[in-house]
Amino acid sequence: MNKWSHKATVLYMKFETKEGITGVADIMPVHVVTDPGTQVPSHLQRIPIPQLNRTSPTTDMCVKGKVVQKYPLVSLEDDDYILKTVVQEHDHQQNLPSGPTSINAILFGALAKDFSQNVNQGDVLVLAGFTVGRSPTVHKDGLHPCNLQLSGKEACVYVCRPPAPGPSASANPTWTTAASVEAHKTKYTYVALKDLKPGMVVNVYGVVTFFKQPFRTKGTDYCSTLKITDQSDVKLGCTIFSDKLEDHPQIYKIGDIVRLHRVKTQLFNGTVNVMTSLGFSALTFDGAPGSPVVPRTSSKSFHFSDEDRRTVEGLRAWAASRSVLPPASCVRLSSVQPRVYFDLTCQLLAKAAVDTSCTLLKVWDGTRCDHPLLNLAVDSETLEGSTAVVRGRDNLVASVLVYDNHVEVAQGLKPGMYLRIYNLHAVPQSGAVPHEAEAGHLAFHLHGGTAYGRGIRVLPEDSPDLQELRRTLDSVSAALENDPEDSSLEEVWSTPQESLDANPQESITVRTCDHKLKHVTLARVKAATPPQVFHVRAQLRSFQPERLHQALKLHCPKCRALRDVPDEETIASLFQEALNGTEHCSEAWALTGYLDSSVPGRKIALHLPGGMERPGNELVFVEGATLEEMCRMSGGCRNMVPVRLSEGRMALLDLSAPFFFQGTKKHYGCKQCSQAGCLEPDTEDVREWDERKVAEALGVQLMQYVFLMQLELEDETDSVEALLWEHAESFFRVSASDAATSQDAQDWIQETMNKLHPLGGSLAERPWLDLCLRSYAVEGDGRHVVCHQIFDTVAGGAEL
DNA sequence: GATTAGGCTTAG
Repeated sequence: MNKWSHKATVLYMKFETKEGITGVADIMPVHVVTDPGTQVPSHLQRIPIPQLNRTSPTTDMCVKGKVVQKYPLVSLEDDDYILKTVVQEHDHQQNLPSGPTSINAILFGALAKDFSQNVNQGDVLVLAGFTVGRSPTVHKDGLHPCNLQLSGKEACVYVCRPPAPGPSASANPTWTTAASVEAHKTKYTYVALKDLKPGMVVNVYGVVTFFKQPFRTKGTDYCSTLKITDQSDVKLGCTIFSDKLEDHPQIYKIGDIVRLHRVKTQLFNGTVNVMTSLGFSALTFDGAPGSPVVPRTSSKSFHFSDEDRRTVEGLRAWAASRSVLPPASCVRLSSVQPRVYFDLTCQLLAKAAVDTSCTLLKVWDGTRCDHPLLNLAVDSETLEGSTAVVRGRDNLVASVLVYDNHVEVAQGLKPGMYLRIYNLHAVPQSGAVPHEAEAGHLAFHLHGGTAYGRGIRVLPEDSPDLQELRRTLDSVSAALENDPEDSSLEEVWSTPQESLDANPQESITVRTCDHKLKHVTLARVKAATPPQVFHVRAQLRSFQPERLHQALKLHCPKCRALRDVPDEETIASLFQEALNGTEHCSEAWALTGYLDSSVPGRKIALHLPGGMERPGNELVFVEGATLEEMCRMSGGCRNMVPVRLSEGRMALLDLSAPFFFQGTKKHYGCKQCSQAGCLEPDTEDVREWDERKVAEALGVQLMQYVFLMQLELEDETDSVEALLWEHAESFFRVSASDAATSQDAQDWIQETMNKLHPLGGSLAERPWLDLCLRSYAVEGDGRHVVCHQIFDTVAGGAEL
């Protein structure tokens, strides 16, 4: 039972306290030991933390664990102290009983003070002479239902600190100071979010999926709330407390990447989240793949390595490919619709306190709002800054009313600053007298509270998030300066007025094109001669196919053939058909081995091109397997080509079946454009196989996964059938090949369609879509047919 | 003794 029974001798170490006083440990309750095997009393029996309960015997018992959390020393009266720490079961060599592995330990008196000075987070301890009490915080921290209480002269803590290796190890290995332990902690490790358990203090990386700017709490600190995710596909809530705003992560938008050091995990509502702990620090990075990896931090010194750079780039690529991030809701003034909530990146021109709970900000982003903007007049006495730059032009300056908790932030703003205002509400002025003329004019409200991330962030002038805004403002300011009457400015601001006012609905899609076109009615679209480009605002009456998996097709880029993705049953029967006879291929270019199949007597042949001389070559030709066997094998060995024997030679299966299995991905070839016949692949120079290289080596024309849907659009004038085809992937922000294998991607598309076309919703409840349409003519039955296709449009406005 | 908040629209 006792793991440390080698020697009964207890060696008491000299140690140095932080004050530099050298003392002798045998009169102090915290003992620093280098070898617990010889230096911890052998009569102590170790009890695993999960096994502890209120009735556990404590005499001659001990607990061994790692300090995962150390709280500050609390001074009481009369030189008395108290200190809390969290200890996690450490290095147990037997199977642990189930139960919480982390426990609170409360230390009293001199032991608390001594512990505070001599024990660091990460140290491994042996605790003895404790009593077991009920933990009053079990529901809050999710740790062990008991706690350990250490007081009086029985209580004792051994700190196990093996001498540090290497040249910087202490010259006197019998004692170790806190400083020399720290010196060896230069390498940080990061825990995957799925591996977090309550009671740990960890470092994590993640992509931000939700955030609130720091806001004042009822306590002494500001609080930031964020949600992050990583490749392990877990979402983690993070709560950052700090009274210093600069210590909070500087998050500008969803998709930013954060690195958090020293956060502690805890259980809340049955899930793990993290919170700042002692020594917390944060770095933030832009989330765009390819942008410079420059951390945003106020810290003067921080650890940042090539590995960190790779981690950031990995998270960027992962987030971009997965389209798992909720869409950003950044909107320019020119495309703000009444009643939407949106994020505005802008420059502050002027501000004025309205009353104690409201401040007015005058901002612009260089674009002109489609809808008339309310121009809230302010006494020039109270107005700080000026809106003169717009020279009387209408609808360039937005009035933003900032309420309640945001007033404090607004007070610190100076005209000229660049801001991002989150969850701004576009509120049409009601039509009541005496301002009848301004009915419908938009004012922007930043409501009180922090729901949906409401808040204001000052963006640094050199921020990449500002480049576009600054370019626009520069060109508009210059144009206004030179010729305030220049009508070409209309082009810059765009002036689509026609149908908008008649139809002031918010939009659930966003156009990404650069056209400065007015919106037109669907009746106009139908009457126009192709080819043309239109901007329309319409509702979705219906769409085809309703079963969304049927919207996924295979497309040959060469002959433009389009076919359905075969279902599992069809593929399985093609594999079944290929299981003919017991004879197997034998090709000079491949080494052949055999596996037993699920059916006695049937063998699966594995043909390895280049044989054993090419151990790095991962392309395997598989013969005699069912679809199920194939899928099982390709899960482990990534690159597999199913083959069969045909006229004595190795050949591909019917190209209705996938010709290449890459993990869970299946790749198809075009029947029309691929070379049939026996296989003699040239595998010589290929080190890494992908679907293109395999297709090339096998003479197969690769087919692409694509989306094809037909949407029936309608407005008050007409209806038009429009295809989602060439720009369908960017419309959904999901690649078709991802949709072929990822349930998440499929769910995302389903959700998107549900939002565009709510089930059972009446026409009035259906959202409006702002779309860029192209018309074109195609030959059909010897005559021209006009088609419409949706281009440059992304689903997911501020509402999605 | 270990604070705060713990996203999920104001209602101006």
